[in-house]
Amino acid sequence: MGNSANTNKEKVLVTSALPYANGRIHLGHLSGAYLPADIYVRYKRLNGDDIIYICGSDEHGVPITITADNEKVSPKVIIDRYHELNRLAFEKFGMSFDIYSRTSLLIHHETAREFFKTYFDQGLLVEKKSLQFYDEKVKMFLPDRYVEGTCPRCGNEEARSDECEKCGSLYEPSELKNPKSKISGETPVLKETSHWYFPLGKFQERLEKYVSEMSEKFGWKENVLQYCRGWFKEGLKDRAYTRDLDWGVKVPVDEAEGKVLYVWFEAVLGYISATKELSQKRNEPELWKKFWQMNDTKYVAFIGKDNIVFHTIIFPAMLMAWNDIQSDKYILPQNVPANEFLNFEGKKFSKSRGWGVDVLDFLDLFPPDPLRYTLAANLPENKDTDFYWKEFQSRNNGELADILGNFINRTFTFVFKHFEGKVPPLGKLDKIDEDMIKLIEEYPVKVGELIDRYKIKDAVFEMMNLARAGNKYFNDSEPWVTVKKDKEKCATALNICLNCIYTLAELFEPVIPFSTEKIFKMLNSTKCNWNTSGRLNLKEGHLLGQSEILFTKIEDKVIDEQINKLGKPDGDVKPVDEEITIDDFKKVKLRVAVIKNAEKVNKSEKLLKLKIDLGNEERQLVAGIAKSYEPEQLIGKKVLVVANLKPAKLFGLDSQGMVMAVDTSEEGKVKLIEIDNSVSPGTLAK
RNA sequence: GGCGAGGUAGCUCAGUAGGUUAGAGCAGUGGAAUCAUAAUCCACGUGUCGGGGGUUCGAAUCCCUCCCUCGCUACCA
Repeated sequence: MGNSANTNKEKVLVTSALPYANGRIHLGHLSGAYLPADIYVRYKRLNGDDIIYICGSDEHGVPITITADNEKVSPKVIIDRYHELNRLAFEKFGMSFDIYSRTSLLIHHETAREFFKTYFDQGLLVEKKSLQFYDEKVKMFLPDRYVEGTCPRCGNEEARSDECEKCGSLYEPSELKNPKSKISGETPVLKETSHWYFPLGKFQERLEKYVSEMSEKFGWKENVLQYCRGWFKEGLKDRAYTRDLDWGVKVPVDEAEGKVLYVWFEAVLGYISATKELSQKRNEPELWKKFWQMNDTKYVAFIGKDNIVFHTIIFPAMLMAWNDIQSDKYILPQNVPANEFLNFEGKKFSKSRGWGVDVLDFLDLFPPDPLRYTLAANLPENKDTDFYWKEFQSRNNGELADILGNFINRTFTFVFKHFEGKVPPLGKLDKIDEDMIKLIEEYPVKVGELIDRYKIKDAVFEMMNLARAGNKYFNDSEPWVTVKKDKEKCATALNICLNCIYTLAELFEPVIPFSTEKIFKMLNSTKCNWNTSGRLNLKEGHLLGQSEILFTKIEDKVIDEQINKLGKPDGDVKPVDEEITIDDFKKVKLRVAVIKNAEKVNKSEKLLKLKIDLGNEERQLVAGIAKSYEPEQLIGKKVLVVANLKPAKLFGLDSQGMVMAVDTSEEGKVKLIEIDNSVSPGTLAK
């Protein structure tokens, strides 16, 4: 019954996905990989386990260089900015990382190169030479999906550089006709390059065994297994380990000038290098090995669902490959409790659409604990869930303030009024008292088991249930009656209530640490080992501290204000638009057209086939507006059309031009630019 | 169109080794109480468990089929 101290301590290594230093983190990130991990870690610490919690910024890869180019600064500026912002956001939110490192540090580059070199020297990596398109304007090799042209087999004009998805044929980039860079629009040139590939396929059998064994032993989540099965079913293929790019970890081979390690084969190693950094900081050189290279370590990797393949397949494969060759062997993740996604008021987070809220902005408005509690009570453990402002308000007001806060407040007020702020003596116990004492004692066990099984949502629900039980016990004991008739009985009830609060403080510490710290202070006490927290630890006569209101209510108008802000992109996301000259603009011929006819394009979700009248000619045009308009409502509308756009084929249909439309706050939906009825078709816009 | 997930009370959801009257929180209605941040506690649900078909003595839970929603993906010139 949880009355023995923790005798078999676990050695636990916990990591949370490294956030990408190319933007601010928002509430969805917290729900996916950070808050559940923090709750788990804080619980484990209270439980007396030997645990470290590792995280840091992922600072390489193409998107960061693109942001840097757009702002005309170096990538270093970008990563420094977001590393610092996200570190601060985590700190304010109460994340208890043992270290928040970053992959731009030398120790990480060295670690990543060491892995590559090990594979390379053993001949594990497969070198493949190929001709790749190179964009001379932006001076970079173009990934396949950034090039398009005409398929040499079927004539499809939107083929990628190495395959055509229309006819399914594969070919060499040199065969592609009329290649265009999707980045600059220029015609790229072919340049020979070579890359090393990691032979994932060789590891498939062992990976499948690894996943099924771990899952069987440690109960992996169903959603994680589903993703793995999908990848295994498709068959694992060789994956390029290097990229032609100058931002990242340089490939440690002479002939690899201008190449870096592909960020996904390098970022996951950030967990290891961050632990090495922690080792240095603590001046315990063996610390990282104790966690990473001794097989009594339980390694748990918290991530969001988009990251599953990297943590259940690629990272384990890399570690296996290392272990095959080296004498110091790494342990593999024992569990990867990936969460699904948190949406925001019914739709997914989108910074550009102003949908959602980032962590720093949120914490400027509200304290961290109500957010931690609301997110924790609604984690996307089994499926996507939503953050609703109204729910946030109701969890804060109805649960934290009314149930938990008020229970604590009514107890303290009573004890100060009638017992001089000291823990009253425990007298003769009636059945109701014995039942309550027993109930309190059961909670740490029950909640602990749930957290151990990563059922954090359920654990949080149980925590609040103890507060509910506290209120019920208070009501049923009627101390406001017994204080006059039977002071001993009254004292007993308050003693038990105070001890219930002590247990609540311990149970809630992983979820709302800022508030529980206050509760411990009010109790003039400190946290204890988890397993002893359900007992009657506060003794008769113990002097209590100053009491305070823990959670203030949030007014409707504060919440309404936030709801009203939704869908309005905030001012600080200004895309930096490239300047053009008036002559550039004059190349574009925008003309007014009347829509004569509109019909759906077969088998397409977004496309409509339009017949338009440009005054002196009729044209067919294919537009991606099917999600926004029904064909019937379009007929007769006067719209603006790019008249001199090079014709294209879409779904086999000719499209001569493009209708102008603007984005809306609703994803995938647009609004046509409509022209006043008095303007005649064919009129040029300027 | 391809792949994946999901459709259970007004709302948010739990519930699969198939089995007595299908659950919780919130909201709503009624009541008790007054120590407390007008906070608490108790009582109250005629829900086609998305539709249809099937397997079974018995299905929300297994199979088939259809409908709808969401995500990724293709198409958005």
